[in-house]
Amino acid sequence: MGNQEIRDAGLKVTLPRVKILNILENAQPHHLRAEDVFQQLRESHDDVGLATVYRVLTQFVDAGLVNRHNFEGGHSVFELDQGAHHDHLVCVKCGEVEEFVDEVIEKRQELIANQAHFKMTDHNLTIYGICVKCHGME
Amino acid sequence: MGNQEIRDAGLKVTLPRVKILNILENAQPHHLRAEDVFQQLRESHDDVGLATVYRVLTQFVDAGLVNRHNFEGGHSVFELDQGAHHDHLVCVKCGEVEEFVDEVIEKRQELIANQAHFKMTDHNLTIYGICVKCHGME
DNA sequence: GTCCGTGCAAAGGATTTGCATAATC
DNA sequence: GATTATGCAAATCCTTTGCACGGAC
Repeated sequence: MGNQEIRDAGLKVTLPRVKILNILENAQPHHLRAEDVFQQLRESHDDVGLATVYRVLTQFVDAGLVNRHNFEGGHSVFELDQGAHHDHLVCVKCGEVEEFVDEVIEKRQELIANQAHFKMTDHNLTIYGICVKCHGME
Repeated sequence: MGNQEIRDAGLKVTLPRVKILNILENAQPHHLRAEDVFQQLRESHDDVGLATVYRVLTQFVDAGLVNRHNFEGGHSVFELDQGAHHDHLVCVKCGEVEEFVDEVIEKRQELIANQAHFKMTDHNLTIYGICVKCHGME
């Protein structure tokens, strides 16, 4: 279970933390807003305050369990850190998010960071577009 | 002058719009927060309300004159659209932004969008890191 | 029992909006 | 002169914080 991951992060194993980690692990799509997590908790009658959702998500991010992204739209989205880095395709119509990995781009990014004498800490490639489903609906 | 660009956008040529466009054209670095624009206006004694700054920037974005980015940090930055697409290197320490273009990555992105059957509308690559200046200060 | 975690409500920052006034065309 | 812009203040959205209570270890 994920309980060990919580403990390893130096956090007490509490109901809200376990539930939230669970939601993130089973999330389909992987990317959720704090509000989404909050709603899912509510639906399963595990009432957790929105403030706690934010606090726990932030703690998970600090612990490296979760990643936080700021796509367009004025809100953050959170996803479980699956180890492997990946980038995103976001549909500007329906908000659907797909993931992809491209080694060529990964390598290239390192090269660019080095040339600019930046010590790269993170990178984020997002392609915005219209997905197949929304395509016909124009 | 840029007055024609404003007119072409279907907007009346007003002092706030001219001043703001001017600030963006001469901005060094290119990327400014709404608050930065607001301050620069204040410094040149052209007092414009912050609400107007936001309104004008949004209108410029809609008109394609300006691009808006949401890097980490909970606020948007605006930059003049210089025609040529480019990506960003952002220093996580001092917030400095550098620009770059990489054809290999550009091509690769198109390929990926096509494979996923996304009609690409935009894309955004941001590399976060620590710049040379902040490097020694660790 | 101590310390950390939670809920609630209030605070906070960035951005938007409503409305009366003032400017452009 | 009609229409579109602006300024100000209030409103809104997302997120964080303060504080008293409750739960984990």
